[in-house]
Amino acid sequence: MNGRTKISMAVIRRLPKYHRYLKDLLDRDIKRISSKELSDIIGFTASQIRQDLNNFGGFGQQGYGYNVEELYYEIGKILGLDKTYNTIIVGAGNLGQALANYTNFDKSGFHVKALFDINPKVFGIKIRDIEIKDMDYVGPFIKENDIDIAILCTNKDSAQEVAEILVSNGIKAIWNFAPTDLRVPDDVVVENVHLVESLLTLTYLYRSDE
Amino acid sequence: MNGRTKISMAVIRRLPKYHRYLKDLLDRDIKRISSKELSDIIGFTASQIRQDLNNFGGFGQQGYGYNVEELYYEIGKILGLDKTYNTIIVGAGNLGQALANYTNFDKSGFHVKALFDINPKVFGIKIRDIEIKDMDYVGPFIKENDIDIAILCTNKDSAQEVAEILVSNGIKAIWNFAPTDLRVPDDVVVENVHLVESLLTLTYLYRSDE
DNA sequence: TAGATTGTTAATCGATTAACAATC
DNA sequence: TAGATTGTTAATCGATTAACAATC
Repeated sequence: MNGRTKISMAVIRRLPKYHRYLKDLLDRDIKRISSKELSDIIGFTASQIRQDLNNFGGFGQQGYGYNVEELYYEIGKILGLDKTYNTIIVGAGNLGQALANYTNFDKSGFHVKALFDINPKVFGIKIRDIEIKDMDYVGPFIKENDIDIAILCTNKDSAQEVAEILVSNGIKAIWNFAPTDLRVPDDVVVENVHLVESLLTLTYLYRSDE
Repeated sequence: MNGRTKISMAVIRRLPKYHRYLKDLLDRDIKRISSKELSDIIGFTASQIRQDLNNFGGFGQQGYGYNVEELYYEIGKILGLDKTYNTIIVGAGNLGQALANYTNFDKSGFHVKALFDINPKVFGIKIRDIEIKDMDYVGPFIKENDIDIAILCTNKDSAQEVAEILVSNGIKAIWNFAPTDLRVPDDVVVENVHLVESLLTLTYLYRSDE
């Protein structure tokens, strides 16, 4: 819980998009931007932008707008990008391995320390220096390596059981790619990437467009 | 546009979740379910469930509830699962290859017909029988193979350009994994999977929980 | 100072929940 | 028939948009 009033999920989910667009502006050497100008490129209303940002404090200046660099940095901080995160990937199948290979996350401060699996055949295999280890030893590894986030890439059937093992070993944040909804204690946060749901949304829109 | 009144995105995004839970019920041989019982397992209110389903017609029966098999089938139909889809993956990097390997989609009727890339070194490589081809020939391939959906897995910088090539070759549905918002004509539907945004949502929740 | 644009309150809109008559 | 539960209307809640005073 942060000290201020509760921020709605609608706002929270817009924050990364602000962050991404501000990075673009920064790369294009734009120093300041008004809510109106930002509205034109990001597609939210100027009013919504001001409301959103004001949930976190007065980043703007009347008559001037927002300082791009400052706002980018502040939103990054709100999103937790002022620190780095140690992560493990649990489930070293195609998706798990692909995510291990995805160096983009590394750049943002997310370090994959190991992959874990239950299949002895893959133990010891390395994905760009990241070793696949035996799930039996995940507990000590989490503690010794200060793991913040577990990236869950198992199949649907083992996801809940694996999540419980992770939680019992102190994991408080799970990025869940398994197509199921996890039951976890209140102090554990879960963010789902439900690919099938996303794909079915696409087909719905595609079909109803015809 | 479908003939009925416009369905809100909030409802549409819940449909795949109904579909998933109904599949579970079906696998557990449960024949019927009331909105109250479904509420207990899916987490939406019974009222919302009835409202949602009634957007598409009266699938239930007073005093009885809903027939699980029928409802599962009907929602599948609404989501477009009564037909199969030919897809291509554009961008044969880690993510593109992982998705090509992901046989789950195949089972639901999504067939990956080819991968495309611009790097000649990977032309001809096969991911479980699916060949990586030269992006230069994507146009004829789309037409000859009746491709419905393009899965966009390029990097951020080429995503817009590639999307335009796809659209000019008749693609009307793009599942976008590139971390950018595509500009496409009105008759083209895009569904984004913005992994970084999802991860930053997780870190926000994780940090504000401490 | 005048102009621009924020921060913030008020109004509107849309989505969720509650209630209950209809009906199986 | 009585009980259960839907379909649907009305009430509430929350999120978005509009408006404008504050102020840089």
